[in-house]
Amino acid sequence: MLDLAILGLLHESPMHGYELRKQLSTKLGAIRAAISYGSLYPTLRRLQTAGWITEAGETPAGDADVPPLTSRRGRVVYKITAEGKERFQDLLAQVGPEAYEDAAFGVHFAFFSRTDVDIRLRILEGRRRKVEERREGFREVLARAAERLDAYTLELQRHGLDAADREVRWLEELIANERSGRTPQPRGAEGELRPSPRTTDSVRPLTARPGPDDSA
Amino acid sequence: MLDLAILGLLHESPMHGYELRKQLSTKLGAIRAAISYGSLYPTLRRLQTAGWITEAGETPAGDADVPPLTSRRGRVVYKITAEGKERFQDLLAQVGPEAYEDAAFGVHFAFFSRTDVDIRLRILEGRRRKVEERREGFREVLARAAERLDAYTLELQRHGLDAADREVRWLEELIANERSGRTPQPRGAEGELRPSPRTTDSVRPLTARPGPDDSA
DNA sequence: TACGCGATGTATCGCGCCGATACATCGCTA
DNA sequence: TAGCGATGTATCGGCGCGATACATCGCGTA
Repeated sequence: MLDLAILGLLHESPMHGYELRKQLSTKLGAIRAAISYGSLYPTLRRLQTAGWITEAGETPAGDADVPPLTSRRGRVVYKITAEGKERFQDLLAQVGPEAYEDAAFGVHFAFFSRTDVDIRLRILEGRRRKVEERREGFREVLARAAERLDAYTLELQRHGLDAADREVRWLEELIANERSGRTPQPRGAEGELRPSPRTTDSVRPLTARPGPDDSA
Repeated sequence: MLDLAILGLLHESPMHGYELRKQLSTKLGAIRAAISYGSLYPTLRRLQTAGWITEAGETPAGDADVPPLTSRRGRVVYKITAEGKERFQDLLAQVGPEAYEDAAFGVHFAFFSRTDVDIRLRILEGRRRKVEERREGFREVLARAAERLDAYTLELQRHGLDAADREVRWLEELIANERSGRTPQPRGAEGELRPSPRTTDSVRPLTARPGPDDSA
């Protein structure tokens, strides 16, 4: 699950571990807490051993300046390989039941702009089904076993029911959007992204490069 | 974290592992998925070694509505000890930062009927603060970095913001209830679950959520 | 009668991931 | 010139999950 997230981020641009963690935190902040280094570094090593990523030397040969980060210290910059990109696409398209789990669903969702629309729909529908089941579970408990639970446990069930209900509605909205061919909030052009990595930069794809960055 | 949950359930009545898991699933269903046996049994052994629980021989206590599960097989019924009850109270009152985490907060909340009101307030407020920070994180990302994130990531942030916002309001309601003294009567360890006559039941315990039934 | 089958029930194994911890350097400011 | 917080890499112990393996019981049915 981290594999997918890391490959996805490195697919956008090479990065070192610390930066990876920060980006991961904001990108997946709605889904999971900040990823621990105790997970990150072993995972990076695993990905490297498998050949999905490689270490890229600091200060690349190109004109890539990396202005505010110049410190030729022991920073290890990782870079996705061709096999890594393949692996990423494989993982993206793997729609097993585990892709409907809270965390895994969020990771998949976060990379939806790189996913085909039919896969997106499959995942959204699977997730909806799962949350619906969850919701029915709460309904049943509240209807059937209410009198043998204390007030706080009941309140917890109510809150869970409410959250599940809202998520189902959210998912239904997203599904309807997908079916009608719209992406959630298309601010820019309606450019469709194909999973081919070659020509993506022409259509203002994902992280639009903001240029040399003004200060915060 | 499982320790607290298991001790809490065994505090209510002795149980064997399978039953424990089922009860845990409904009681904490809003918080975490069903607990795995790969966690449950080792934890039970650990609790037993520590002396918090003991094995009790299979003997139906004769409580009226125990479902027909009588099979004189190798079922191991666990029972909380006096030290276990102490330990349970200790864990309940331990309000560290980890008690504000999603899962841990839910477990604490699920046993609020056994917790003192000041502890309850401390936990609710700590949790609120944490979720507020989370919420502000989303706000900042949406305000500051919106243009460099793709539509799906943005949608994830919005959903997260919405969920956090709702939870904050939920917590505020709960806190207000606690402060006004409208706390539900904690029911005993076993047996009676009558609505206590002396508290103001007319207001419906926590967040008044009128169900399909009438009010008595 | 025998068969299968799903629910009940206990238990282990590998491993992903977390939290704590330990270092080291950089840039700022008191 | 010393302290301090951010940046940065890395390991360790342990919790909890998912998969898996058994064994028994009740039940429908071939």
